[in-house]
Amino acid sequence: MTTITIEEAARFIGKEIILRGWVYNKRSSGKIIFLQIRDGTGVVQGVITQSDTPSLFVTANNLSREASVVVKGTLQADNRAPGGCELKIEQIQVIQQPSEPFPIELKRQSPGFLMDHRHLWIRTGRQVPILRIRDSVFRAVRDFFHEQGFIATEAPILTGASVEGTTTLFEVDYYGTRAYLAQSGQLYLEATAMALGKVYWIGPVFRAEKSKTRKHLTEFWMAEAETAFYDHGDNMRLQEELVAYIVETVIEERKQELDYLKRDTAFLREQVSLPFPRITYDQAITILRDSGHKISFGDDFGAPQEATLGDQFRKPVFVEYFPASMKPFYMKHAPEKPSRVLAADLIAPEGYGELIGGSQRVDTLNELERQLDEKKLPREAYEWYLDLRRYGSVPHSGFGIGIARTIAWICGIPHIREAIPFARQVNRLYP
RNA sequence: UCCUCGGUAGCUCAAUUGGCAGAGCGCUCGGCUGUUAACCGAAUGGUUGUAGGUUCGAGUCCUACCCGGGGAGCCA
Repeated sequence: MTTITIEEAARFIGKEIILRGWVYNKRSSGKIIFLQIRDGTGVVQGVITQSDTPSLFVTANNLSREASVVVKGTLQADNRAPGGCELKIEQIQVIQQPSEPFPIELKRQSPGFLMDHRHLWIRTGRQVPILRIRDSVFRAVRDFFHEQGFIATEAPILTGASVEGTTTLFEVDYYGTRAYLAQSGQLYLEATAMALGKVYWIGPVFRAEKSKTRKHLTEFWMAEAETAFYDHGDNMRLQEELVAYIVETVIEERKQELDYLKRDTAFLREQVSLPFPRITYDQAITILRDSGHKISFGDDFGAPQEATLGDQFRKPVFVEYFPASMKPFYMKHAPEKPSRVLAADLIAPEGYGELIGGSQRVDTLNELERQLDEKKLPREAYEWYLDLRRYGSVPHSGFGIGIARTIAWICGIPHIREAIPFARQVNRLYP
């Protein structure tokens, strides 16, 4: 007898099999009981009638939601069952019967309550499909970079200096001196790119911003890439290919999950047809003003502005050539227009915000020193980074993509907290 | 940090002008042989976020604080 997972069930119709999982729900009608069994790969309906197996009927009747069970039975096609297939249960081994009612109900509950019970919430409803899509996104990122000849590497989480200033860093005690949780792996990736050529990493980064929005986490996972000899244009091409690859992979691997989430895959696919539109910061300002936004030159885009840009193009859109004053020190200024940087943000459609921030990096010592001074950053802390410009510096570019935002967009879910197993937010550190 | 809405049973919410604190769901019990968040019946369930104040009387009005939702700013 074969032990199978629920996602394999269709291939075992007519066969006797074993399933290991949890009771997702129980419905009964007199002398017949329907057990919805879940196992992480899906949910299948089991059926038990009193007349066939009286003692089994008693066992099943006593089970409550989330009881862990091993069930043996025969799979049969049945249009009356959700999914068109059900398990005629012949034997149940109860691993554990919950001592208390399962707190997560199948009806609507408030976000605060659900987040307090996140460790249990993830078992239910759309949480499982979302987390399975998350798995595909991570794998797609790794496959893409591997296929493109990139080397996976790592950046430290504990750092002594910040990338973009010190206001948004989590501080930790490091043997009596101050250390910070990394808000980006970028600077270290630049060093690694000078060693290996094309590198990427996927890792957690930390921002101590007090943002309380549907797009922010204080700890989130970012995939960052850094490529030697890539210019700004190469960089954007790499980014759009990555995004398209991720979406195509999810559509291919997680059709069922997207269907569960009622996400229109044709629409998604349309959104990632290449190339993505590119507009300059100046053009974006014009578009936004024409749409009635009050925005001054030099302002960054807020959520409403990003939503407008998303609506305008109905695709991810690159906004490039930002004023240098509003961007960090490591971005290379455009040779033809030094007040602008060779940087681009990729704005997601449907109001999901900025997916990617990327730029060509400063590659000469003089320019880098000047920009550190301009941003009033201490050179000493960046000596090792300056070294990269002293020893065989080359043009290079890189970017970082927020994984959870990408997942939220692909899934079409309203809030980023569901796009990560355990969200860390400004007022949430538990569970 | 700011704006805004909210906090009443385990959950989701009612409660008229300040006048007996209620319903649905869940759990428990009973009924029902094809349920689809099953349904029907019964029972259970309360320090109304905390502290103070006004009042004959406060879930309701006032003050402070705590907690949560949504948003802004900042960001990916």
